[in-house]
Amino acid sequence: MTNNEEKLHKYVKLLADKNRYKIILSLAKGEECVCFLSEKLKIEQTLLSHHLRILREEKIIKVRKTGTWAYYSLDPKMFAEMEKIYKELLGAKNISDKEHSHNKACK
Amino acid sequence: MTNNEEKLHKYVKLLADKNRYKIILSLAKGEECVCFLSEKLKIEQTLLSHHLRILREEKIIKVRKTGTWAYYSLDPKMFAEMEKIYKELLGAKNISDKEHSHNKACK
DNA sequence: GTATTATATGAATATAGCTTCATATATTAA
DNA sequence: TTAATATATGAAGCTATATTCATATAATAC
Repeated sequence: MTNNEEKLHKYVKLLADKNRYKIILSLAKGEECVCFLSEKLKIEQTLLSHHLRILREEKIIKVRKTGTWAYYSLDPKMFAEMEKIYKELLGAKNISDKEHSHNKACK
Repeated sequence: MTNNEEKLHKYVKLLADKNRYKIILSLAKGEECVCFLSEKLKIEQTLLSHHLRILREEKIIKVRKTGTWAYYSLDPKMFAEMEKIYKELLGAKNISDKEHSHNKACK
């Protein structure tokens, strides 16, 4: 696998969890406070916190703190990278049109 | 979650497994025979077969059989769908530029 | 018919990682 | 200082699902 393929897979794995997927979808609409996210997505505070940490450590989201509140938002760098990588995977032109023959014998 | 969001998540979950991810990347280059895939990706036949079934049942790949051989390839319908859905998620314009205030009190 | 090869599948096992629980930290208010 | 609130985190438990094992099917060759 190429580096890009590995990176994309890292993102894919992060999004595979339903709660993290919902978190990302929600943050895609804008920055949100943890307590509000928890209420909106119906995810227990402690569980949400675990998932936010995972996403934060992978640099997919970032946090801004004021007082006891924490405001999370998507890290914009992520988009440039995903866009680039997405093209490598799906942008491969005419994938479905290729014709292939069985040119390697099995045994 | 919207229908599209649910569908995209289904794909994401399927790609989260490393072996399935490699299978898809490989088939993206063209149709391939099971025995060749198994050798190339270093996945045991029986395990590969399980994953191929999962992808097949989700209509992400399709199979063409001649004799005892089975040739798998990506199902072109998948692309139209993923492309459409991808735009819904990441195509949302200027996501990272939005500014949001903490307009809902926590308690 | 039997043997061989390619692939598929059900059931059992293993394991990654999600979730919960208990608790810690850190800020603000009184 | 103590109390209350928001968030974070380590460890234990649990669950989903990936993997393995044994076996089945189906086509071809002999």
